[in-house]
Amino acid sequence: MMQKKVALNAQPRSDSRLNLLDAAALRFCSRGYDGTSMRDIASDVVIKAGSIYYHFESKNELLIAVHKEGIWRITSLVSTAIVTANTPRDRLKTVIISHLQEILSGSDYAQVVIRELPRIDHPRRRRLIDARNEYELIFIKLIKDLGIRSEIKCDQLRFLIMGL
Amino acid sequence: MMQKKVALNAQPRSDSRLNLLDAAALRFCSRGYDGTSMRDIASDVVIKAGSIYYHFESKNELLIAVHKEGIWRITSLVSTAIVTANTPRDRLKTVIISHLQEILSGSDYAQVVIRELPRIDHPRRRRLIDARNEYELIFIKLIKDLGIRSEIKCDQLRFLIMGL
DNA sequence: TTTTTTGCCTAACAAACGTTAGGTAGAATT
DNA sequence: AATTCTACCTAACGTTTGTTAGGCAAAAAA
Repeated sequence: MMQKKVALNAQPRSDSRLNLLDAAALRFCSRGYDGTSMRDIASDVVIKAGSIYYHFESKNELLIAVHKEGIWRITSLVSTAIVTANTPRDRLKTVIISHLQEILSGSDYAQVVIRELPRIDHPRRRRLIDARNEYELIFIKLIKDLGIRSEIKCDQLRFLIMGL
Repeated sequence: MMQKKVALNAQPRSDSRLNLLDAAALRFCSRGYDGTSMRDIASDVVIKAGSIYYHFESKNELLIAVHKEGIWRITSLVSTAIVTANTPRDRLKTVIISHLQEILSGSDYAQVVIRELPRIDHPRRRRLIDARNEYELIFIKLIKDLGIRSEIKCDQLRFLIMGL
């Protein structure tokens, strides 16, 4: 029950988990985490609130899943953009552009990632910080490839990019 | 009861209404409107939740009061800054500076004004839009004094300033 | 065909929520 | 001295909240 015995052929028989994620992202984005009830999300995908717990073990875990999905999306977007450029400089440029595009596009997932961090309870927060750090690693590497000597300037540049 | 028979010498015998406003602003700012309970705010000023209703008739009205106070603060701040400059250009400059200073200072009131608008229920929202429009009037006048011919550019300039 | 698993439902739970009615000690007013 | 007003309290109300236990039909696996 709940825990999937994931073999190599693991495939969800329905896409309702993803629908739930979408609905949650939309609601968290427009009404906020605290302003959204499980019954709200459930009714959006036309199920009852209790049924959500078949897919996610708590409301907080649902928020975390949305957050993870958000980071995964921007990561894969940036990762595919990175191969279209050749020089280190162009790579950083295209990556920054696609990074900003996703954030400013108004994607529900991206908005949740940006704005709902404090609503996640402390114990579980670490995992998300880790996911974010992994994303930042892409930028760290790209900046290093730029060949700037000063280490301080590298950090400043990264903070500048992220700070948007 | 509740409604004060305000004569000309109206003076609150205690400052607990303002303390409530401060506490509410702080909590709304850090935890959000929906993430804050009346009991939270009450315990901050060391009273019981029910007692809040002596000063404010609902939670939503409390948010509105915080919002109004926020607009009043930035208005008076900008209004006192306006007289220190002489030319229209300098006036606009100093006003923009003090406007940004208040917003970026991280004042709880300013943050609430910016971020918690959607949490106010529609009927009462109009009043706040009015208060905001009155504040914007300051900028409209200042921009007009600048003597720019194109009306479109004036609006663009105002939107740019506000959009920070 | 029998058994197991999937994906949902119903119905309830305790806790937390905004809000109200009624009371009360002390200060201010008359 | 008697009255009124202020600024709170207690104790509850009805609702909404996140969450759980148990059940059940249809699909998949055996």
